Amino acid sequence: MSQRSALLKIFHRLNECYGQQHWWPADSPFEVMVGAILTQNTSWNNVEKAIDNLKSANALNVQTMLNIHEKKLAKLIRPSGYFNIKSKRLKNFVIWFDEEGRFNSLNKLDDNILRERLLDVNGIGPETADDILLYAFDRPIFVIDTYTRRLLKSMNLIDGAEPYETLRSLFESSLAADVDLFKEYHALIVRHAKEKCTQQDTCHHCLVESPL
DNA sequence: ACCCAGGGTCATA
DNA sequence: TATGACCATGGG
Repeated sequence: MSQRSALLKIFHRLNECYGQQHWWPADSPFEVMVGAILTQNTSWNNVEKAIDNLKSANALNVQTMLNIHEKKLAKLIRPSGYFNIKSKRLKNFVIWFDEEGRFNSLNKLDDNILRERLLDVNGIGPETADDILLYAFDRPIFVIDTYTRRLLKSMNLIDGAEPYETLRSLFESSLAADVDLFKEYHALIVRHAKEKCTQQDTCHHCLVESPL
């Protein structure tokens, strides 16, 4: 079976099993961007606590995050772990975001240019950039995370050591450049990794480890 | 007491 | 380019 049809079948099975995922869990594009940085190598449960702290302090907006002291910001995001380095990364990002003219100006850039600009920000690597591109800027960029790599590996679709860009182009060349599809697919992969199918053995759809 | 979690940077060879 | 050290909390 071609990789293309395998990726399509995996999506349909996950979708039938779990349904719509309503991703990214956030109230605004800016919250998506902040969450994308905070969740680096960190469970979402901890990120939620940090975001709650930011909201309670009325700090989840560009202007406040520009003005707030790095030390104070670190204190607010403490539950998300790596709080000192993430405080710097948030500051780096927000300063860049503001200088570039925020959403309206950045949104005029082509997908690949915007991606390169994001990657130039210290603290933003490929996955964080792609989270932001897909879920905050609605660009058809596929997000690769450890769950995605693990899933493809478990189904023998990849060797496992492929570079990030190789896996991204695998998805992007196999699927239509559909933002909603990309959003849903990545969300389903995460859902599948974190939660066993509620339908247990009666569900044959989500058993993606079984032959396609 | 351990292990891991929706990564990324930097120093070193 | 490739590997290792480092960042740090909270839940299982």
